Amino acid sequence: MRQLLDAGVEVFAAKGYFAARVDDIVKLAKTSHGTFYLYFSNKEDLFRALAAEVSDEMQTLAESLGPLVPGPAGQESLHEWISRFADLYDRFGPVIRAWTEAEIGSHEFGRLGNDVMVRFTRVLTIRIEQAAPPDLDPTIAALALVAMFERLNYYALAGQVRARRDEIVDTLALVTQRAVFGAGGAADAPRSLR
Amino acid sequence: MRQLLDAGVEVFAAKGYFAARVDDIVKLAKTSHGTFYLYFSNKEDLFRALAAEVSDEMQTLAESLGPLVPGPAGQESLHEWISRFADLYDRFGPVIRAWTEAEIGSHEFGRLGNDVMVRFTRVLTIRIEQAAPPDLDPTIAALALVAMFERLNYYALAGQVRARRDEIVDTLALVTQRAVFGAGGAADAPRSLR
Amino acid sequence: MRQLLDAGVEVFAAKGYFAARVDDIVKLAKTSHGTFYLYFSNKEDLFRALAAEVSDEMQTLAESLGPLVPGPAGQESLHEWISRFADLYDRFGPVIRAWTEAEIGSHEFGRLGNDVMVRFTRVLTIRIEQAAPPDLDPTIAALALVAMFERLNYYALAGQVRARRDEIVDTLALVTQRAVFGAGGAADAPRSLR
Amino acid sequence: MRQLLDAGVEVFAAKGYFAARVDDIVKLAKTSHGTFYLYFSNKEDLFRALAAEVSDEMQTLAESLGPLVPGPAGQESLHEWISRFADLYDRFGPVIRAWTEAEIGSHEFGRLGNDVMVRFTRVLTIRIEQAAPPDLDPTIAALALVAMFERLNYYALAGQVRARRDEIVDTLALVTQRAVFGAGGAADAPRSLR
DNA sequence: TATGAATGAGATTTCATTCAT
DNA sequence: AATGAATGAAATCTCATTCAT
Repeated sequence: MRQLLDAGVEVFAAKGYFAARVDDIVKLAKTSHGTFYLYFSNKEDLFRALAAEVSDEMQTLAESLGPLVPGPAGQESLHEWISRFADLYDRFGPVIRAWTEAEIGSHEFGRLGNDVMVRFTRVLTIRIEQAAPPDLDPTIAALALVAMFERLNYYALAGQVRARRDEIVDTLALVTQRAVFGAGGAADAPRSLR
Repeated sequence: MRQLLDAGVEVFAAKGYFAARVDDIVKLAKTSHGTFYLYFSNKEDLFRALAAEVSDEMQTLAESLGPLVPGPAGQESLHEWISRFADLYDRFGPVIRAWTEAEIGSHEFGRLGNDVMVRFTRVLTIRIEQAAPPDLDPTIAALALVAMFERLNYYALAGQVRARRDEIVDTLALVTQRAVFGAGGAADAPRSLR
Repeated sequence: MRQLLDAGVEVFAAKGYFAARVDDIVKLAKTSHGTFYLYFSNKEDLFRALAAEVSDEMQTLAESLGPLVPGPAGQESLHEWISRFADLYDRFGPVIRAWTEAEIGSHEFGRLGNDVMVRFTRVLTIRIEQAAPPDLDPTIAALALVAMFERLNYYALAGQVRARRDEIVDTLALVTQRAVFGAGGAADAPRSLR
Repeated sequence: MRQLLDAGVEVFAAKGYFAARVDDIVKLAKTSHGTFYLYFSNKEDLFRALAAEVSDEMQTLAESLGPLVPGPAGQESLHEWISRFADLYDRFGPVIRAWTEAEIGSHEFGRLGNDVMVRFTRVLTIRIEQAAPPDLDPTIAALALVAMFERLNYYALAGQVRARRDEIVDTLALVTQRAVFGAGGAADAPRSLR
């Protein structure tokens, strides 16, 4: 069963949700069709199990976001959090990708994907409200930033970004910090010492 | 043929690339399977035609981005440009969504999708370089911001965002302006001069 | 489509409902699986179509039963009607057999089969009531006689009866006539002339 | 093993021979697939064992049919015998039903089912010959009456007959008596002497 | 040009049966 | 004796594509 889940991750990663064949999965897991249907009632069922695993890890990560604070300390902790987001995306990105795909036309998956995103957004919204940046709607800004995190990591995973991993995390942390605190709160704060 | 293309947009929007059936498209277009294959050699071919249309419009939009300038004037023109991006997404978002889906496991589509994104990123990269913000890698920042534009509009289109359209555009413009110029260059800067 | 229905009759006859394979039917009809599913959504659907045809013919036959009258004339017309019942059974017996089989565990078919039987029983009940035989419950007697008609023809079709067709019809008519009118009304009435 | 046989009766009753799954049987018997194949070599084998049990009881019942005699006494003993037939059908009807189904396309079962019916028919044939009714072919009449017994009980078991059990037995006995002896020999004859 | 019935390759799914424990 | 996870052959069903009209 673990083998089937693992094979699922790999096949969904390579072919996407729809193009993935049950046959591909069982071949990779070195089992039979019969065994597949012993544990899962169909492809969607296996995917749901995978998605639930991811969803759990995502929830944990979302809740670990601490308060946003200006200056280098805040930048540092934000950097650390985004870095963990990127780690998770590395591991489960293929599933998340397939998820996005499966969402279309499936309310079931739409809700699941939505839940995860909403969780991230909710936490970030609270942190933005606490930081009380001028002129920034906390909810929409949180959505925009979560969208940015997710999509840039997606691009990176898909090999469409020619950049080192830490450069990507740096940039995401910097844009976020600046969006919330303006230049004064971001890493370039030292400039104010000039 | 126009009817087939239009039906294609609708069906791909509703079901995604893989789940869309030729039968759905011809039924919606009120023609026959025979006619479909008269104009397109297969499902992929119709999709490519659709994608090319979108790509053209996207290219035109990308190139219309003017220099990034600090202060209210820059904010204003950025707002206007992002607004047009959102308009385009409203019209072609479904195709772009399906596109992303078809990309997985298809180098053909991967290249197409990549091209469009690269075009946007290239123009924005140049504009960021010209604005020369400290500590911001122009290429990665451009990618991050394009990712944010794309994904937030995607969420909005999918009905996952409870916000007015102009609020979304406002937020995207503000985050972008601040990312490039810091708080001093954003729209709220003038307020400090009051 | 006609070919599929005809092939269906033959395959259901040979193998019964459950053992019949869609593959058997399409091979016999010299078409493809695709064609089968173009006209019918599954095996049950084709069977339903067949059953509806039979049901219609049965209804017509049921309603053609005239009043039961004692003596040779009544015996004659009853004989004629049972003979037509046997003809119908010859033609559609295989479907009726499969029907009986499909009934088990399927309310759908149960109802259909029941309908046909009920129709026969209703008509015969009315005729028995009109003949007003002493001590015979018209409804139950009608059911018993219909059961006998059906089952004996079934046995005959299954090759379990070594008897000429007219001998079978004779016996059924005689038993029916006697059940309703006693010996006095049946074909042996002439005995009373002795 | 007894549990498997009992579970078999229930499952075959509910689903019929073909639709019954070994899994249904072992689940109901609260054992495992392994155990099933320890006692029976396959589904057919279990069914054959069940059928043999039924066949034995049927044989015993068939042989207990005494001579057919006219008048109330004959009517009485016939009534009693048919009543025992109905009892047996109550207990084993489901198996007999499944049997009939399995017969189609299976010579093995065909022979078994045929044997049971033939036994009944043979005994009844002898009794009819002894009663020597005019104009009635003993063999065919016996078949017709056995068909009636079987099928009406089947209908009753399937819940398609709205009648008390003794009304059904009454009617079957009456029709049989009249078929053999005419009205003069049936139970209502004595009434005319009053 | 336009049609749509027909196709069949390939996918999904079921379930009787086996076998290592 | 008993188990039940694993199997795979055989069934069902789908849908992109063709082709005679």
